Amino acid sequence: MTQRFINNKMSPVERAYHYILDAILSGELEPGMRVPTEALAENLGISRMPVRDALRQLEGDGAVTIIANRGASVAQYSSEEVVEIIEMRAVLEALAARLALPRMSATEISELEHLHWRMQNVSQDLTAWISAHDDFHNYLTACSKRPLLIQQSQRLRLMLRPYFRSYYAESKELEITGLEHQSLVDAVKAGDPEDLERKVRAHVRQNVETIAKLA
Amino acid sequence: MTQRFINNKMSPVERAYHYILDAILSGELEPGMRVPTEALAENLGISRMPVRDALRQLEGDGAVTIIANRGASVAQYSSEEVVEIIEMRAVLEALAARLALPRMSATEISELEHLHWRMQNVSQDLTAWISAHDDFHNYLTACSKRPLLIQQSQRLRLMLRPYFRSYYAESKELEITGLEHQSLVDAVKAGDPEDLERKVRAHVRQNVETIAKLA
DNA sequence: GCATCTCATATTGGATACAATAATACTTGA
DNA sequence: TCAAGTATTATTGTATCCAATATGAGATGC
Repeated sequence: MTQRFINNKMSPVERAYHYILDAILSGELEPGMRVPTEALAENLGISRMPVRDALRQLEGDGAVTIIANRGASVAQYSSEEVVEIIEMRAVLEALAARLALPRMSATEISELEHLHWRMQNVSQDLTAWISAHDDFHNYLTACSKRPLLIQQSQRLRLMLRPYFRSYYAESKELEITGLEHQSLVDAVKAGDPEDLERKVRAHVRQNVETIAKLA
Repeated sequence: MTQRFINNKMSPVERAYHYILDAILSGELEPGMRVPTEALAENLGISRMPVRDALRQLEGDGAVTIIANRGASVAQYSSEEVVEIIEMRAVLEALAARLALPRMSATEISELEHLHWRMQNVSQDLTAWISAHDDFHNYLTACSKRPLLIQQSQRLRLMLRPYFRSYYAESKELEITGLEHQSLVDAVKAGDPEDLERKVRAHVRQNVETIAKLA
């Protein structure tokens, strides 16, 4: 089992939360799979109570689905719902980018460029690329300095993760999307918020078509 | 204490959830107020466990904030965060409206008109007006038939509720916003999705300025 | 008189135990 | 052999109990 980011001084709820989340993000737990409370509790050496608690939090994040008396399973989204999530991500991250641009410092812009560079640098290693890609979008969104907007975007990206994993795995277009991101960096440097908003929205929304081709 | 929508055959978690939520929506519980687990449990004649569970769900909804070892309190948002939420609502509901328009039936359009009429009809009774106003926006959003989008919008509107209550209470511009909504109905009837999206976004976003004037 | 430290109290977090519900296997009748 | 009903098992939901942490009051020293 892979090493998880679990600290010994974390509280049981936190441990359970990150444990399950990491399992979902890593693809170990796939959409639709059941998440039995007891087994997890035993695995972590804690009682079912904090696990239950963590599951409720993950439900709020859209990562798991809980049905009364039938327990939790990894959230499963239909292709229509995946499209829906992408559309939401598109407008929210586009909004974040628009709000971010006017207050971005030179340092932040060069940091964004660095993240883009790193993304292209690991384009051969799928897992690393996904992570770097996430970092890029996370960073641009984070530059908005709007905590709730950042949180929502992260949630949506988290919901999509299991589906994008298989998508990217079968896609050979990593380089092309690399160019896509370059154009975003350019738009940032150009400094027009409205234009950046449109571009980010279109960029994220583009995934709808590519995913549609797969399904 | 006001009558709540609590059915006797509801499970304890559901009872607790709706009990707390209603208390927040009605304004009985104001932002920042603590929500002591034990007192509520006693009030409802159940144990603290289901209350705890309900609180975690409400945390996911953004209605309460839970801090480790310090319990739950009604979520409190700074004016910056309120603006943030409005901006998110604006883009999401605008998106929903755009997606809804092409698939709206004549029946749905006239239902929307009816809701608008009802809104104007109760413009003297603040509580009723807020409820009717919510119904109007909810309905337009719901016409998108996108479950996740609908859920997110509802969450955001819920987060704003406590702040809009005081806003509307001090505002004398109910009639003006009535005209505002008429223009939305007109845009729906015009049938241009892109235009409707812009109008809905502007309409929701408008609250930013009005709220800013108050603070 | 003020700050700080300690102790008491209230409230939350977690574990165990029991009850209720759902899923499954089995039996019984046709 | 199949269907339906029943019983068994597994899993979840709730309650109670104990531990840990935070809060506030009071005492003690400066």
